[in-house]
Amino acid sequence: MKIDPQKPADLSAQIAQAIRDAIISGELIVDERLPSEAELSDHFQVSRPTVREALKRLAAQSLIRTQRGASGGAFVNRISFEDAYSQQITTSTLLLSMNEISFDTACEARFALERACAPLSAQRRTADQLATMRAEIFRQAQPGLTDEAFCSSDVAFHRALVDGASNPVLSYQLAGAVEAMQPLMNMITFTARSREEIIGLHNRIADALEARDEAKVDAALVELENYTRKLAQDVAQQHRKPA
Amino acid sequence: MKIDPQKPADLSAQIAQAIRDAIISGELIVDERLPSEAELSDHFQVSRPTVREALKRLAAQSLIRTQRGASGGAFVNRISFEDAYSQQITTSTLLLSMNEISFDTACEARFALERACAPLSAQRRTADQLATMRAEIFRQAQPGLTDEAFCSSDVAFHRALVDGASNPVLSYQLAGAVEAMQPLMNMITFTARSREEIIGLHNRIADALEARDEAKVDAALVELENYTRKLAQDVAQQHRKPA
DNA sequence: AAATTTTTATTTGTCTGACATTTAAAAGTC
DNA sequence: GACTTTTAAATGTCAGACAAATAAAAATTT
Repeated sequence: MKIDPQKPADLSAQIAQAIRDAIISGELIVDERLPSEAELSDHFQVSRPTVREALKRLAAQSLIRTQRGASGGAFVNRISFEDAYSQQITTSTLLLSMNEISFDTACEARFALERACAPLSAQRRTADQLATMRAEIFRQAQPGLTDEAFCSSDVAFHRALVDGASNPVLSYQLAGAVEAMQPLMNMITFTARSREEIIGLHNRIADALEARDEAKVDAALVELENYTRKLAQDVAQQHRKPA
Repeated sequence: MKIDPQKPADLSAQIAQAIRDAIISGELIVDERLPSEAELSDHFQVSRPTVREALKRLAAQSLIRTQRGASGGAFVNRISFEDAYSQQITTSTLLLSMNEISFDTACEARFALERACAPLSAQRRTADQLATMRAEIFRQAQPGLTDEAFCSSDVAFHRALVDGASNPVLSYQLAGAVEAMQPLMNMITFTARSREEIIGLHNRIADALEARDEAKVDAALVELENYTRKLAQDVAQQHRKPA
């Protein structure tokens, strides 16, 4: 790694990219220690603060971790699924909130991906995951629940469904799609009637998963998608003519 | 925003988190200018380098952009799909390469998600997207092609399929799944026979999309998934007994 | 008066040098 | 040999300075 033309833009961004490339290409491997900040600043012929800015950029992406003290330093970090989850959720949430994505578009994407998990989940879901889903359904039926808590439980229910596929890569990819929808869902006021409807569909999904019936899971998800979109449409219409 | 107990960890990480929270919560809105570095360091009672490290962390996540000069500063950035794509691809690629994900697991996730796009793509694909796919198939049939170039064209083909769904959220979510597979696929040596087989399946997919036949697209994707996994198995076996 | 040029002030980008804090290893002590 | 103390290396933080870019204000010219 480690060349650096001083022509175009921020040195710290260039240095971060050089190190990033070295990590992606495998030139630097997991848990390998990077040179110290002093050595890096010497190597790139820049000051230590500039090197530090570069390292902080990489730390923000979980590409490195740092440790203080003797034999400390910056180490190439093994990106955990947890790290990747939270990054993806942050990015997805902001992407949706900042780009005027229609509710329908987001909803379509979310359910399309979730339906992709459903057959696998029907085959592989554990008793534990099923119990989680039942517990969330129970919570959703509590009378005093706020809309936010209802949505939050909804997310937990659907995550359990996704995790049922027992494929961590799928769970990771879906994390963004499922969680990023929550702020949009939070804008919907759920009437007692609509909650009842949703809980009914959740129960159908759980029942179908218990029976390991792929087709029924899919059918219930399709109905849930349609119902969700209808609810959002109603909200949009009420906003248009409030009186 | 902007409280900051000096008890636990890195100040720059804490400050970055405080500003990040303000952006996510909507306290800071798109294109809004943050206080200058001098003002921030005054506000948080830290030095300017520390503030700068925090800002670089946010810049690495595309949450802010900076501009030099009078009336410059740091501005809340509207995260573009392009930004989100490249971040997701980087994270997904490293996640897969660093965590001993089996080829089967990654492959299953990728095709499950891709099959989720297929019905939408069959309905909505444009002539242009179909032409892109045909062009990539043509490239794949060129005799002198390296394995890397073949895989790269394969990615382009599948991205066109995904983009055919005309749902930017889906395209974004799938970017990671499709692109992150490439390094794994690059490890497979494609014989003339296997390329022929894959190209045949690609043609079947393109034909089915042209006919807007959802079922046939799905069937071809399933076959492609099975064939891909079989190829990977063969490679793994050859590695085990090389003589 | 309008257009152009020059100046100025603000802000980020970078550098230097220093001190604080943490931490593992080396040295010393019991 | 086990424990304590010292030491050295590394990151974390600070202060102050200058460079470079840039937009607005001021001055000049047309």
